[in-house]
Amino acid sequence: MPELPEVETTRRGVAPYCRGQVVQELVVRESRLRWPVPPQLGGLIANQTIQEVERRGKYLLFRTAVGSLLVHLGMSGSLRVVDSGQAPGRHDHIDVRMLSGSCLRFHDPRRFGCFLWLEPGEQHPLLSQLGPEPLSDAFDGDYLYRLSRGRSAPVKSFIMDAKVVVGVGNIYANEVLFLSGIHPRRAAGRISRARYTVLADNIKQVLTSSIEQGGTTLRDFVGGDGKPGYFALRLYAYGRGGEPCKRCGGLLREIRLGQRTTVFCVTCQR
DNA sequence: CGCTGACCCTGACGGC
DNA sequence: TGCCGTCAGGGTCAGC
Repeated sequence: MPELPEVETTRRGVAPYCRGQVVQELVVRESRLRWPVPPQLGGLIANQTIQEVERRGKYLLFRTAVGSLLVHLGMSGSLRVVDSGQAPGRHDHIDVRMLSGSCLRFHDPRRFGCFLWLEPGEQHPLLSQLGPEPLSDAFDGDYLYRLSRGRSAPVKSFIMDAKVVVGVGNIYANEVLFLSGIHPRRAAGRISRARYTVLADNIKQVLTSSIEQGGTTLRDFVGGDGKPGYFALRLYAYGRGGEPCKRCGGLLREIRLGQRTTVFCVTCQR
């Protein structure tokens, strides 16, 4: 489920139940995630106080004095807060039980997510390669323009590359390219600075409004099913292959780009 | 170095 | 009803 707004919404939803709380124990029912959950993880985090819940790209960091729990939700993962007494269901792989009686429960049918440990000051290879946050000042049209020179990969693959910028997943890549009038297969290196400025602005705008809308569904993370669901994002392209373009009425085309379904309007996107 | 495709895994869904 | 292929919002990695 997670695109960046979902991850940020998750962070905001669980943080009040984690911040300042002491971890009683980690219960790992299934350790076979994207990478095996380190056997020593429980011992490392037990009795530690979670000082803060941070986000870097689509990674969540639960910071303690002796290191950080690094969590990724993969494709199907979710975190929610439940009472420690509540029985786990299918695919509820990990519990972070707090002394307070609250429990952070990790659910992930496809097991593409991960639970790892980060020593203080350690530069984890998963994080050190990441590009700028899309909502930061470091990310703008000039940045995209400069980085893309000489690149022949499709612009959609380019903006979905976490080394370029974090947090632009398949849904938002489709939407943002539609809004910007850019053909998803256009070579990244052959797009003007002006068009990259439009694209970067659209990325910021769409992600920002999705995060804002996520805030209104926060209660779903606590005690509920842990699914934020789709935000009330008005979809122009994603999932609309074969349907009429909301701008010109022509039929949207669907192709596959880097194993990802890609939808666009041949008329409005060049 | 940049790019492409295989792969990780389960579940839902459509066609037969 | 079952079986089969395809697809799903993540990312890494090998090989060219």
